[in-house]
Amino acid sequence: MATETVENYIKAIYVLCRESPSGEAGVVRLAQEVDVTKGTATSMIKRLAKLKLVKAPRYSGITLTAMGKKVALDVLRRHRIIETFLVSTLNLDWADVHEEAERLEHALSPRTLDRLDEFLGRPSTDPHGDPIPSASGKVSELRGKALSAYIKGAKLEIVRILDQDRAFLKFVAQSGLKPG
Amino acid sequence: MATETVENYIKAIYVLCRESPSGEAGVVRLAQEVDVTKGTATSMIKRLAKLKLVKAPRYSGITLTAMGKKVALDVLRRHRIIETFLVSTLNLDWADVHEEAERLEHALSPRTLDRLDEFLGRPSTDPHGDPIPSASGKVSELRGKALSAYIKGAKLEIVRILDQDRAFLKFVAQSGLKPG
DNA sequence: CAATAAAGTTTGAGTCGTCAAACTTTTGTA
DNA sequence: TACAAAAGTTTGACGACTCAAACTTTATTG
Repeated sequence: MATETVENYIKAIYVLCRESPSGEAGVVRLAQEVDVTKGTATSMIKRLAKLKLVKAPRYSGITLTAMGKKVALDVLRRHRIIETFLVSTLNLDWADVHEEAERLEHALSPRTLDRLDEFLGRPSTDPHGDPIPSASGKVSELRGKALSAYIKGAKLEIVRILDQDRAFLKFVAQSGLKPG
Repeated sequence: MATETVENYIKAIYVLCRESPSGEAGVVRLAQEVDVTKGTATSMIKRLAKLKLVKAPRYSGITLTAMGKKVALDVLRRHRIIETFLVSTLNLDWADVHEEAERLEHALSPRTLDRLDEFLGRPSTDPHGDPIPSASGKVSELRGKALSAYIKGAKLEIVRILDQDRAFLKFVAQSGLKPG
């Protein structure tokens, strides 16, 4: 089983690859994301490559292997189910929940995760509107477009909120905006 | 904050001190409990002593300091609240829950713990009948005596089950025995 | 009470994850 | 195109945690 640190790197790489137009992650951004120096990130990438979780040609972009993607979706599934639980069952603040899930996601056995999922009624998205990958590793395609793609005055439904920054989420929550 | 490993040692020492008539823990038993070699345990004890969490005179018994006890009760509180949740809300098997809580107990913020406690209705004991320490660090005194103290045929109520061994718990559960 | 078993300690080494700082390659642009 | 800035890599070191194996102290018991 991948260590907690490894899981965090993989998850970050997954997210960065989604965000980037090239579909590849870079060392500097990755280092930011997991909060280490770029040297540390580089050496970790080497370990991940040895574990066959990423492809990373020297001085070039990082991509996940099939195995890496599997790990990423697994972590993401755990993360999003936990967030859902924290918000909908424990009534924790929608904006605070990310960091908490960040820690809990590494401590949940498959059995417990499934029970939790069942308890929550097998939700398909988390409180931010992000899709929850299925146990078999499938993610439903993303609906919606960026807010900036719309003109002022247009009527629309919020589907998801990408930015995970606490201050921003706090602002959004206080404005009474949420998915749905 | 104490690291996860440190918390585990402290918890184990607490439990061993309870069990032992002398009120002190030994290196060999401790090493067994946290599943390391005795050399490793010894060097960890030194670190704990430096952190002022334990008192451990050379070649003699280990005891917790006031600070150490505080840490132990805190971990135990988290552990037992989680166990309660896993059994009473997620309907996980009473016997399987210990290991799961073992991992989760280190990943729960005070805020989330309190919400969970509230959600559960502020229980006073966990599924094994062990008392849950209060947030301020108090444990209610233990009721009951060892089963072996009774004669055959006596009528009695099970209050708690000390042995945490999976196989034993499984046996007990299958016999239809539980606290209450 | 002497021998030996058990408990406890020390030493030397290894892995994981990290940093700072020097270094190399790539990229953007004057 | 040349060169500075940005991106990426390497090196040497460290702290936390671990092991195996040699060693010392304490306890047991014949």
